[in-house]
Amino acid sequence: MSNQTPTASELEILSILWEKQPQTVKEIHERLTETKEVGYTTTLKIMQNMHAKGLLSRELNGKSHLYKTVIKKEETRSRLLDRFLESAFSGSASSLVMQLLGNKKTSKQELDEIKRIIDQMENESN
Amino acid sequence: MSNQTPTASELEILSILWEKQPQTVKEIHERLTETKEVGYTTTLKIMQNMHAKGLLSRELNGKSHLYKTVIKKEETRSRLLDRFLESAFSGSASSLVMQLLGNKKTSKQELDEIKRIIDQMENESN
DNA sequence: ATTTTTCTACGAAAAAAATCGTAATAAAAC
DNA sequence: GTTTTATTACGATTTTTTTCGTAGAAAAAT
Repeated sequence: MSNQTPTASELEILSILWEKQPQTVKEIHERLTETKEVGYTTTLKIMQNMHAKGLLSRELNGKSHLYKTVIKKEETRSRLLDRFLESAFSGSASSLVMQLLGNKKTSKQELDEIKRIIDQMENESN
Repeated sequence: MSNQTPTASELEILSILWEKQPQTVKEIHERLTETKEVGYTTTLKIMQNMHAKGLLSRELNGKSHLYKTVIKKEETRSRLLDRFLESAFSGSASSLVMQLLGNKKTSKQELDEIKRIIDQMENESN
């Protein structure tokens, strides 16, 4: 199917793969352990599950498998964002943006970038 | 503690309460069943759990309880947004906004509102 | 050619969340 | 004063996700 929303752990793995594809379980696992402790077989199992669910495709490469994402980053993000917008902000995009911009963690650089995007969209739609 | 992030079901209940407080389990349950099927005791149990976790406070009102949120809407949203931004957009606020604005579901009205917010922020910081 | 390492597969356990049934009780309705 | 209704509490079950141990097999190292 592949049109399901990934869980938090699955999303971590997808994010690593979107940066670079394909990768082995070992490589993914090494990336994961940079930020948290997790057993190798745990990573393996989650990736096998993802494969079974159709979230990842894989290809035999010698003894090991090379994994790739099936769903595109933008598509997944869009779906996750829709869901999040609905559940956490009752569907109000402007509330979300307001919260985002009001947040101290949004840097000046990010703000400028966002303004640039808005300007660009204004020009496109005119 | 109350400084935990609510689960999806808990968030639904919080959202209903943020609109109007306090409310009884019955009222919340009626609102929930407008959009999905769920047993009364399920709603009750989740709200009891939330009370135990410190997400909700309650007060006896005759035979039933009146529930209120302990955490503020903005605070919760901010926390959820931080987490979501990190996990789904690798912390890039501008990517999130771009995705949001590119999304067909964001209405013209929302877009205008967002532009207004940005303008406002520009003026504030000058 | 053994030993060690690298991988996979499988299954099971643990944890977290959601769901619901049943029993108890108090209030309300009759 | 019984019956019905509303509500809670509690415990159990189910579902989903995460986690890991163990066994087996291929490859690499010795």
